[in-house]
Amino acid sequence: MKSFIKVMKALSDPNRVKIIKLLDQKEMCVCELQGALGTAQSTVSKHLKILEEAGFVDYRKDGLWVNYSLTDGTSSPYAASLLGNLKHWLEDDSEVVELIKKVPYLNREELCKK
Amino acid sequence: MKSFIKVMKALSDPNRVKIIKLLDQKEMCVCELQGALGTAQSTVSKHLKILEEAGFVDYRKDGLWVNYSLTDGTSSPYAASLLGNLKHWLEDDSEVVELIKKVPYLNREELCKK
DNA sequence: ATACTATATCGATGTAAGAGAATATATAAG
DNA sequence: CTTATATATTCTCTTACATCGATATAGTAT
Repeated sequence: MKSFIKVMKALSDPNRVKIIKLLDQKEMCVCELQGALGTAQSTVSKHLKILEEAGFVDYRKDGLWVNYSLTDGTSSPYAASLLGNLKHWLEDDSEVVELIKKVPYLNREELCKK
Repeated sequence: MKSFIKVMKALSDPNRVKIIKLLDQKEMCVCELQGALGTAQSTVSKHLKILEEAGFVDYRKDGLWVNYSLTDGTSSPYAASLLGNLKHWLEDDSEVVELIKKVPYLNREELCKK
């Protein structure tokens, strides 16, 4: 029950759902996600941790960057099933559509320079 | 997005998940659910409202009683899909197993007499 | 009408969750 | 070793939520 609730809670926040929809496009680092969502860096980092612990995302370190991507589904069957659904769910959601439009213009080098 | 979040939030509470697993056994009134869960009546009532607004349950009035049951899936596609998953999800969860054992012994007339 | 009962709603309280700012950590480069 | 940068963690604040007790509502029966 606990792990199930963790998965559902992870999907109960719009920003986390958006992160999943973004990562469904391509793997991304924290500042790319930050740029797309327009929230504080610490906020993104915390959301990613919650998504990771629920089994939705994995990360791969590459120097200073940490690249996040969707899991293949081996960690949590609940998360895996929902990731499958999210491939088509919210496809026409206006917020999601606008967000995905931004993806091609996200420039890691530019975004990370503060 | 809003309706999706509402569905996920509805499933983010253990008592609400338990209510769904109970109603999957048979339709039940508020005091039967109260007896099974061991919480206050107002708590059950509020959970049921949240589940209803998310599209998981329907109710049917019968005199003083209000019988709640799972929806057929016409209200929310998200809820419908998750109800499908919940038919087998948590089947072996200890809390759920214990809860369902109680179902045959829930007596509406007895439970509602305060 | 009054009395009774099942459920819904309201009010208060404690706890959890999301946000940003500031700080800590880790890696890279000079 | 110092500096710079990407990310993680901590802190504080505010809002949202779960719970219970009390009250309100609706239907039944007398």
